Amino acid sequence: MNSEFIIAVHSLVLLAHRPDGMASSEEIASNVCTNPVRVRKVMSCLRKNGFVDTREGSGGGYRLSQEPNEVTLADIYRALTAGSLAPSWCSGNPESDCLVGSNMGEVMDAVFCGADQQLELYFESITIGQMLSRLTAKAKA
Amino acid sequence: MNSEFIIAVHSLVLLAHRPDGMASSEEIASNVCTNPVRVRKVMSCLRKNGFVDTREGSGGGYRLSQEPNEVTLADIYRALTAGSLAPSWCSGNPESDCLVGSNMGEVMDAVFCGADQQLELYFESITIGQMLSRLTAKAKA
DNA sequence: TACTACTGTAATAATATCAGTTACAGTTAA
DNA sequence: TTAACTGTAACTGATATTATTACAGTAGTA
Repeated sequence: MNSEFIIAVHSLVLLAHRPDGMASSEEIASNVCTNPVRVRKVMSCLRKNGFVDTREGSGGGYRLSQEPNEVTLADIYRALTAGSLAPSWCSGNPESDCLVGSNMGEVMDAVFCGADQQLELYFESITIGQMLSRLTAKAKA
Repeated sequence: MNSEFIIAVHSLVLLAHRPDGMASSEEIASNVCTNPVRVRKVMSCLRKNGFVDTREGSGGGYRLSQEPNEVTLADIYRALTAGSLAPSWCSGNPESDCLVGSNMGEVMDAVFCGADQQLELYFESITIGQMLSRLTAKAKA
């Protein structure tokens, strides 16, 4: 799993938590514990997918452009991590004259594709708003 | 996802496909397209978990010790890959005085733990025997 | 017994991936 | 015009992954 997914989710939750709904890459980076450039790269992608609005220039930053309860982790997953389950490493060799060796690559791909869908289904059930609720619940405990 | 999982599945399917149910690390490695040492390491783990029997010495190798239709990918996943979904990278910082930054690590862990279970559930539905069926189906097509 | 063909495992090297940093152009508010 | 931002590219360093080498232990067989 890509850690950019984590950064994206964390960033959106942080924006949802802010009273004014805004934060700069530096503020986000310090909260997430990474560097601003990495945050900007992720946010840039989120902007292209319509999850946030960007304001460049002084006093700028990022702002949620959707309701926290309408954005699911699956949306984020699809936007920047989908298909990452299967390792780049590939088993077997299509040229092989063995039934197993020659077809395992494709069959394994199909297995991972299914796994990815399963994962997406799970992420579908969690929204940014819920993440925020879980955080406050945790903080109270 | 760990590529050892792929090697393990591929190896077991290959064993299931062999008429005599046996193969050496070198034979498996050539079929999988990797090197024998890697295969031996994975198989060693599968042996410790009761999936295969080993015979050392001349003429030795590996043999399935369970019915192909009774071994699921989830069994293999649990044995050598479970919990690999969450990236080692961790978001936030427990020392932070922000609600979000201080608790995100834990909440995210819980999310990934759930994702892992979901994945396991999916793998539960696929057996080594089914993998072999898929391969033969693919070969016919 | 000696030889050959295996497994088991550690250590190392080569390579690929990931994360952090620096640099700088473009944008906007004051 | 300056200061505070985003957007990107390029580079560096760290970490993880895969392959290789080496060798001890085991078992079948001549």
